[in-house]
Amino acid sequence: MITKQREAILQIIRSAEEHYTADELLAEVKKVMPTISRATVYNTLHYLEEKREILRITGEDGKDRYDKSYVPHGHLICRECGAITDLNLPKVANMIKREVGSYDSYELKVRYICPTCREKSE
Amino acid sequence: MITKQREAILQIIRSAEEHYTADELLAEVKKVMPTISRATVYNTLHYLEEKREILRITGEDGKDRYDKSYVPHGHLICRECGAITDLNLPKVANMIKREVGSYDSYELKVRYICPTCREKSE
DNA sequence: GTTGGAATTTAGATTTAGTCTAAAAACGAA
DNA sequence: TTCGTTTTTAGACTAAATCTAAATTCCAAC
Repeated sequence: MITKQREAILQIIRSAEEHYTADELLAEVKKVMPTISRATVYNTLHYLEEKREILRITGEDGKDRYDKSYVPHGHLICRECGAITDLNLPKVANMIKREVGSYDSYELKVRYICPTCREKSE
Repeated sequence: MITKQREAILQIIRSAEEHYTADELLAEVKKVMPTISRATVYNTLHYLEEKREILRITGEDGKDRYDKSYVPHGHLICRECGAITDLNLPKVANMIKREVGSYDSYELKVRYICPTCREKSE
């Protein structure tokens, strides 16, 4: 069921460039809808994940983050500054399918040093 | 520094087929060393991870699990029971290298339903 | 538009994986 | 043996996520 709470949360995720945590989302949506509850945010995130509207990324730091696109894709994470950028390796999906059969989604995180930080250290 | 607590924990991880959580490791090591503290287990896991003796896998269910091998490889994670099994896709390393250049390590997690849980739901 | 049952939201309590603390113990070099 | 460093221990603490139960919203049938 589409409620205005769910709509507001999805809208924020869709229009964000960052990968928000549940807490950050709560803060964002409260700007528009001050009485919204933490439970509603979590409930909505589970609902949207179930509907394959968004993608959950289990964080290194214990906090989950959410991605506007359900389509699984990789993430490059800079070990120096922590910046996250998308990484598309379309063949990975086929490789997994061939090996495993059916699956829900995958998550690929690559730890590296981003170009900016690499320059700095030279 | 090698202490008997650290030795015992590493030994359990090395000889295990499963991917233990910190709590499971605590229970295991207590069989041999009943007074060992939870803090020592966590302290040791961080120490061993830092030394690249073991690999931490950030779990879908909020619990981290630990792998006897630090060499990056994929993991199949059951979204039902949280069980983790290894998944080797040797080409992934080359694909990342071709796309990104040099990198530190990667983590590939595939969310699915394991055969055991699939049977149960039928 | 009113009614009634189902789904959703809310505020706050609860759970729990993991961290922190401070005192005690173990270690190792001199 | 002594002294300083590292590690261990028990238990308190933190915080992300979940649970609860009452209030609200929604919508279809009348």
